Amino acid sequence: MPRPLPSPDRTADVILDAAEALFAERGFDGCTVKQIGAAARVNPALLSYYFGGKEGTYRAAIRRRLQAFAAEGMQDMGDAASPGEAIRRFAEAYIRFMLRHPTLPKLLFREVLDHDAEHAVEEVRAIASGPFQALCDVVRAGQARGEFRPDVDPARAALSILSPLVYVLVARPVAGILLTGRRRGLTDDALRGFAAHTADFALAALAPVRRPGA
Amino acid sequence: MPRPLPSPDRTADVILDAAEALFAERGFDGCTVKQIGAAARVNPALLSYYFGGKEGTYRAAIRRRLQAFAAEGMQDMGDAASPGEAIRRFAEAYIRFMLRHPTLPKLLFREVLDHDAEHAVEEVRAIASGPFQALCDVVRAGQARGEFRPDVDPARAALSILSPLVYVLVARPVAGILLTGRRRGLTDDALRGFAAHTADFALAALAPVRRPGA
DNA sequence: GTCTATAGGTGGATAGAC
DNA sequence: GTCTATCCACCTATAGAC
Repeated sequence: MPRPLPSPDRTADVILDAAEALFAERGFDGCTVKQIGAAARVNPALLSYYFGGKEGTYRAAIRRRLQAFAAEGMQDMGDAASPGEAIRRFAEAYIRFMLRHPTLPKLLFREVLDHDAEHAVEEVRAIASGPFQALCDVVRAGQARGEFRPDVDPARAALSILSPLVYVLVARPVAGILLTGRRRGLTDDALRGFAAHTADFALAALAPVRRPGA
Repeated sequence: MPRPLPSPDRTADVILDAAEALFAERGFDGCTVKQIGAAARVNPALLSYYFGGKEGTYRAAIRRRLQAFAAEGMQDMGDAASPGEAIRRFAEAYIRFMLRHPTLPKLLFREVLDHDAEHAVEEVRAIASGPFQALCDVVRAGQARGEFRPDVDPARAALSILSPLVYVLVARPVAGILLTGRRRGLTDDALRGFAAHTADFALAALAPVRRPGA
């Protein structure tokens, strides 16, 4: 009987789990080490022991999750038959990953709002030069192949794909009101549906202008 | 010589100006009444006197700005010759208003993140049923006229137009990195340029599919 | 590694003088 | 209307027992 406890039996991980959830939901200044300790069912003093304090815990939490994203996040985007297919897969994979790591969107967005992402500049750069760059390259490839119209800046196009996805994840309740008129938040399925729409919308926008005779 | 002081000589307004800026930049929990008082060059105790406390000041600040948006925000969108033209004007007018009221994007977005917009439900509803609804109607009108493809949900299309604009305003430094690769934030002109792209992108996406023979 | 106790500081609000 | 002084609650971090 080696391990009586469930999967994350390491105290540090339990703390990070609780911290991540609270930081994402209330922000760094909006929650206290006591609340984090209580949520983790752990003595609040352990935040100092393991991470050197509240801010160290924050950094550790955000880095852990962002590294997971950089590592496994967008890997199933690679083997697409066409640029169009790759864009569809990107939107799908992005939403899928965020639904599996539901704290990340708010956690990351708050970091951008509160500190211009200074606590995680490396990781944000890794994302910018990783998945986002990959998306730009997909657009460029489509343009080179003649499948996408050439007069659209690839970075702008990529941001036109990414930003709606970020918006619905981060402002989920408001997006729900805007999309459905109802007060209920968006279901996971509605989110996936919107991701599919976003890909379709972008592909239609990128479709080459067909001349009558061509 | 009735008034030696500049335009907003009323103390309450001066307080709201400072509060708005600080709440937008650091969030409700990220700044103190003392900081607000110092920024307004006013005694911090006056926040309680005028607004009943920190939270009352917050509500007053957010309401004041949102009402300005509801009132004057999108008024120059009305007289457009075509739905396409109306969409272009919407994107332009939205960015123009936000550049004139630079605290509003972050202020509003933080309210959504922190409290699901519960402190300003009425105002958010007013925006949802005002400018956003107007944008949906424009898409619908274009579809009725046969100028836009009919198989796109108007609300989704509207959100595909609105969310990139929100994103670049709220995450300006990161959007700058993604769009230019450089560390500098986006200039106002770059912001307006992206708004034009957003309108173009949406219009291309909404263009009816041309059949060879039609 | 985990706990208790506490130090040291700062938060928002208010009573009461002016 | 504005200011000073102050109260109390609560926060983070740490010293030291276990």
